[in-house]
Amino acid sequence: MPDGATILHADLDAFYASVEQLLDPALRGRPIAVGGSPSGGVVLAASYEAKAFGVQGGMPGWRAARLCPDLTFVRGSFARYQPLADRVMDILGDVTPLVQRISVDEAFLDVSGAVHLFGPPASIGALIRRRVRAEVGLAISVGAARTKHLAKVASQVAKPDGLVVVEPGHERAFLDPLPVALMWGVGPVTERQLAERGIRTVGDLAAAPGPMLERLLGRPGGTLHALALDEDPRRVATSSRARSVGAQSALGRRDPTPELVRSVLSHLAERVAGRLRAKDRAGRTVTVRVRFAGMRAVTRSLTLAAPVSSTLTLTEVAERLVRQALDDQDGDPEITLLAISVSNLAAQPSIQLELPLPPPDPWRPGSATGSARWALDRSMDAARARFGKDAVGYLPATLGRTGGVPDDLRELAQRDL
DNA sequence: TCTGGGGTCCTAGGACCC
DNA sequence: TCTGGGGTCCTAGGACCC
Repeated sequence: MPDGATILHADLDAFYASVEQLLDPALRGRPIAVGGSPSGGVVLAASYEAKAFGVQGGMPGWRAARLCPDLTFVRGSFARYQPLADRVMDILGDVTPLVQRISVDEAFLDVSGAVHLFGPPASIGALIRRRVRAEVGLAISVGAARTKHLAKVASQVAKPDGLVVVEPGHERAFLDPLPVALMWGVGPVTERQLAERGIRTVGDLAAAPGPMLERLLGRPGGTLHALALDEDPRRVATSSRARSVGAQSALGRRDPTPELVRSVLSHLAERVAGRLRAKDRAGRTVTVRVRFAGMRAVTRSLTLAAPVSSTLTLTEVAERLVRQALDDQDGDPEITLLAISVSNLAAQPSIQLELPLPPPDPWRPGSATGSARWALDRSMDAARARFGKDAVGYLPATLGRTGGVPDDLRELAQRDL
């Protein structure tokens, strides 16, 4: 364990909303929401002026509008976000190569090797904040502590636009009064379960008996207890490879006709399989998710004998799983979302060995199989790379492109494979 | 008038193997 | 004829994070 507060967590404040205010001065100082509208959709990010009214990311637009009548809804300039965030990460990289980016707008740094160059962690945090403000124009909050968990909590406490250093020896005084919900891994459900047992602060959690927490929450309870006791062994590590790749599409309320299901799944499969092929990867387990009106959702999955990265094969497997999920329902419920995810990932050999599906197998007459599909996918990938994403596509996928979320936004949330 | 899209990890039961 | 114990994989569901 490092002996100084040499783990930093740097987190851009209300990132999407701050970028909009940076790009359009008329929005500065005003409550704004990126995404959503007073009639529907969800708010992706809220400015601090909007947060003061209780508006939060993930909230339905109509609720946000009710909480804050003066709220301005702006369409996101999604293509601008990634490059700006990348410039911030470059600034972090100037301090140390030990940067672990955990999302588009936040990262951990291990600065133990940088203190002799830049001074103590507090000075490094101040330097980062100054440079990001001057060179990118955005506010970034920084927490510094001996562990990752504490550094992350400190950056949340520092917001907005602040710096909090938890000096070694002062951890308990810092942690004990904080609400448990500030801890990494405590969401609404866990918060409620803990509250029912009178556990409201991190200090309460640290004082609680470990075995009771494990009975209540399983192994995560043990982990949580350790974090409350400030035992966090995790190191700053440059990011690992993705374990799954997926795509989803919200549909409104729709009747799940075979045509609709086929067309949406083609679109999703093309995105997922295309990303896999672009990285020479493939996966054996295909999982679909179907959400019904009322937010109830089911998943169905199948592990194949060989990994897939072919759009057509993925579409067919997904279609069969969705059919199965729909057949398991009573009546004919409307669906509101379809999703495909591929896991059990492996490197894809240069020649794809794709085994036929287990029976019963709905191969349609004349459909290409195995290496023919592989060649078809590769040539379509090449055409898209040259002429644009919509240049070519499988018929149902091209027909199925009805509005939806901009690709720029999808890419923001993606992990590198 | 229920609410996006991308992920991670954990649990529990059953199948199967040694 | 019934019986031990451990390990791995698969499937479905759920909590959580940004």
